[in-house]
Amino acid sequence: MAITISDIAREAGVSTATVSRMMNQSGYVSDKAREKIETAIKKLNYMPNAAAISLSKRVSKVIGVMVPEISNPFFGEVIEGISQIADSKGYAVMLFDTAEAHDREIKALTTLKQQNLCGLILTPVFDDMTHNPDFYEALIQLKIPVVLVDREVEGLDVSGVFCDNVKGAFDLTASLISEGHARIAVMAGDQNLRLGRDRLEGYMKAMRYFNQPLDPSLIYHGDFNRTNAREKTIEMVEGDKLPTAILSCNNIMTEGIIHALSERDMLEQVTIASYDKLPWTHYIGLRVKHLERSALDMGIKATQLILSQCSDSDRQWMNKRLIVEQKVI
Amino acid sequence: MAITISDIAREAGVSTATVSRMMNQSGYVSDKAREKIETAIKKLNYMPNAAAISLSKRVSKVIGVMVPEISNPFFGEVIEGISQIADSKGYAVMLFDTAEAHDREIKALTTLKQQNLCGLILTPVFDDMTHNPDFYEALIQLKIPVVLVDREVEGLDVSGVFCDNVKGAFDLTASLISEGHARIAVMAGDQNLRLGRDRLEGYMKAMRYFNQPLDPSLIYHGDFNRTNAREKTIEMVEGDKLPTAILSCNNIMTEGIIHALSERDMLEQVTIASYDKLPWTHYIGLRVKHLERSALDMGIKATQLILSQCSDSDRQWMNKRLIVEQKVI
DNA sequence: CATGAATGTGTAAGCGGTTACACATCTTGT
DNA sequence: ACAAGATGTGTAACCGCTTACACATTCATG
Repeated sequence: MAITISDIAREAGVSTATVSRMMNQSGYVSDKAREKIETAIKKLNYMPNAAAISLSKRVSKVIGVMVPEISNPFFGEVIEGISQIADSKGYAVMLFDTAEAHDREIKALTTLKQQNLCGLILTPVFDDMTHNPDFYEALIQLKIPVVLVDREVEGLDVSGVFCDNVKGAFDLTASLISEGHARIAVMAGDQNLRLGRDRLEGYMKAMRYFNQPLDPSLIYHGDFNRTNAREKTIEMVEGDKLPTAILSCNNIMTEGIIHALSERDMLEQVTIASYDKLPWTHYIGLRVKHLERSALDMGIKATQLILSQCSDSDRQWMNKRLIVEQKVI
Repeated sequence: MAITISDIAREAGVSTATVSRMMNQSGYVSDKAREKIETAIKKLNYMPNAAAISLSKRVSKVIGVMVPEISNPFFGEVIEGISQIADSKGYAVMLFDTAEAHDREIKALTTLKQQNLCGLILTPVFDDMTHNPDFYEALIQLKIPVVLVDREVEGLDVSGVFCDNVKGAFDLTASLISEGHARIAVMAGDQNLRLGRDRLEGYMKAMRYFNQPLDPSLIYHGDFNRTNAREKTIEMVEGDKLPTAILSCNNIMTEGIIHALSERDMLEQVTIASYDKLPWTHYIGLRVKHLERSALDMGIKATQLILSQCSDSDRQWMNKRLIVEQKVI
């Protein structure tokens, strides 16, 4: 059916080995042979069969990407970055959406395993290895390069692209304090996740650092969930002491907060600071202080990391923790 | 290294052929053999190698997905739907983001070609075959099942999941008219795309149907682009006659329109009707009339279509045009 | 000018599955 | 009791490519 390497070999009057060597730039190939093969490839429009290559080399030029939620614009952007780089290097991207469900995550891993992927870019559902041991055991068993994005996993010695969550939350809080806010509440994220804890810690650290009273009643748990954040915000505004500002630990919760405040017509009375941007707030001139970082860039960096590890046949790479820039805007 | 079918055969005391037959439920396998093989598989935790299967069967359980913009939430949702179904049926998803660039599209196709994908879910950059003939020729050459999503391609005889764009725009416009709007402007999309033309047609059809004056100066071309839509809206409000309502032909442009109106503090004075929802408007209580359809559902349906075609070895399927429901909200 | 290294190429054995074919053993119906 | 089909299994070729190995040239060097 399709054109194979033998067709090219026949057409060029050489052996398949020579064609293969030329395709892989391995071994010696004379200029004469090279030229004849190139002509044959052009003429027959030859495309190597990825499955055959994968089978004999035992790696493919496909990178796996596993994210907990594609519909979250943050991950959309990450994937865009991944896709850009992967494309340009001739790698394909195999996507797994785990929908924040760890059972889907482990299932995806088995599918993934059968595909001889050269590497995996991963944002896990749980960043705690003891919380999802089967998954992490299987992951390690895979023995392929892994690069984490956004969620760091303690004890898993792989590369990753993260941001400094403590610092980010600290900066946001500090920025609020510097504006003279007296009561700053925090809508904390899922405390099972490291970044959830870190961001809360950043808040507390800033409060302490600037000698602000640390009132436990100012800490709300939105669990990175929009509806949840909305409900907690309603509690907040119905309480006796309204905060003058709220630090929201991610963009999704910020939407919930805005929703709640808008309903009560209190948007003007409370300043919002959000981890991660919410582009639409800009369109309606709603000023939301936020921490900006480039998800696109995180995707790009993650892909560069994984590709450098994939091409390092000796598996001698250094695991790198890349920390991306972020700034309060 | 990894466990192969021969290991299982040895462990179970049968031949590889029997193991293979059992894995594929093809041919006869006795209960005794079946049982022994199952035990061996469990014991050794065998996972078939996808590349080997793909090589010998010449198809893989991987479906390709090619979208023009992952960061567009519409496609995020489509992909979520695709991923759900694919996952549950044991198919993997290979993603290609063409970034609305037809050169990336054609490049993706060659990558895709080498992967023996069993099918392709596609939203092309150009829906006009004469506009991008190389791409379409290569696509047809692939001879794999294709399902279009959202953008119909005239002359390409494949299945697809679409919506009735004329009707959608008609209904939105009709809804505005029924509210008594006297001057209804339209922010039209890219007229090179069928759905861009169709939506504009729907607008005009409604205007005519309800005997509204069809003023050409009420037609603006935003080309499905946010910035563009914003600029055109500014022109619009700076003109002498302000429309009382605007029909926006997609959600991205709606954001541009809202941006422009908000800047001028004119959000209250103009009613907006948008093709596709904008979830965030709800959070701030901004009433935007919109046409709702389920991108998730479109993804699900597309995947079901493609999978039914993939498993139909005779290639005897009927091409189906599925039209999804949509309603004005 | 002999000789070892560098260069260039082909043969054939895998990689891990599938499957046509041959061959055996049971069931049936008559 | 026997032919014919149903059932069950193994052998080995093949899918398209890589690569170890053997073998042939050519080149540089003392």
